[in-house]
Amino acid sequence: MDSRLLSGAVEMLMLEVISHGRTYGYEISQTVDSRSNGYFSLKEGSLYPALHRLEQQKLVKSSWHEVEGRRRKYYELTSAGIKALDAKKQEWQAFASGIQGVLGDGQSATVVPAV
Amino acid sequence: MDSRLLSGAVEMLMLEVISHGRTYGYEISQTVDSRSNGYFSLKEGSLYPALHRLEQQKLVKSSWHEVEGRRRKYYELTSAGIKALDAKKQEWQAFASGIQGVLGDGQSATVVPAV
DNA sequence: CTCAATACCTAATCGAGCTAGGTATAAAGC
DNA sequence: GCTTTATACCTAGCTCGATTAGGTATTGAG
Repeated sequence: MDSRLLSGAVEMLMLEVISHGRTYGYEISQTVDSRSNGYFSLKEGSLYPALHRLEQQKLVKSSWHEVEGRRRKYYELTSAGIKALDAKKQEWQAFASGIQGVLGDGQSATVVPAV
Repeated sequence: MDSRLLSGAVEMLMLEVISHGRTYGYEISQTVDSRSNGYFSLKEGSLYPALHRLEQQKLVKSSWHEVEGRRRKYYELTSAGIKALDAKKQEWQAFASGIQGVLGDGQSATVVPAV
């Protein structure tokens, strides 16, 4: 799929997944992948920098934990993160219906008659 | 609005507008603007380079015309452009339902992949 | 002992939207 | 006449973020 489309929604998706409970980068990418039936794939080069941006914006906070011999950086939403997720979801709805509005009354593509 | 969201859909929107009939850059931006109730605004710095990309990909073709003392570069879809628009619309539908799937109930999304 | 999966990270590249300029004509206001 | 606004096109440079393609380290399976 066109990564350009996804790029506007990556942070919303990540916040959404984190909102379901404390989780970590690798699991987030697996979750997004499986919940979209493999349609979305968050590459590591997008995922980790995005997590760092979210943390810098104080929308998430992190803590290292050792589980089953693996060090993981767990993330959870801050209260600002909860609000931001809500705002992003609303923005997404507005955006999606805006697109439908432009696509909407248009039928399928047709050939343009000559001038 | 977040231009990042829009960035994946710019070319689809432009192709869609052009599919309604021969038109030109300035009018395309006005149309997108008005059809989305001002929600989307295609800046000139995005619009014109995008038109040139579409033309280079042979999805549109252009011709200069003088109308009411104004020179305009009119665009229309090629047959490849018609197909591309159709594909982009399907991809958009798949993408949007994929997002809904992740946002929605947390169950797997039913995504119809674009051909 | 090697390979795959798990789990994190980042430097370099690249694509595309935005800013902020430019040119030019027509119409409306003063 | 002169200026401003709208129309109509263009592009160089900036910036942001996704991808590519590497790196480190541990665990478990073959």
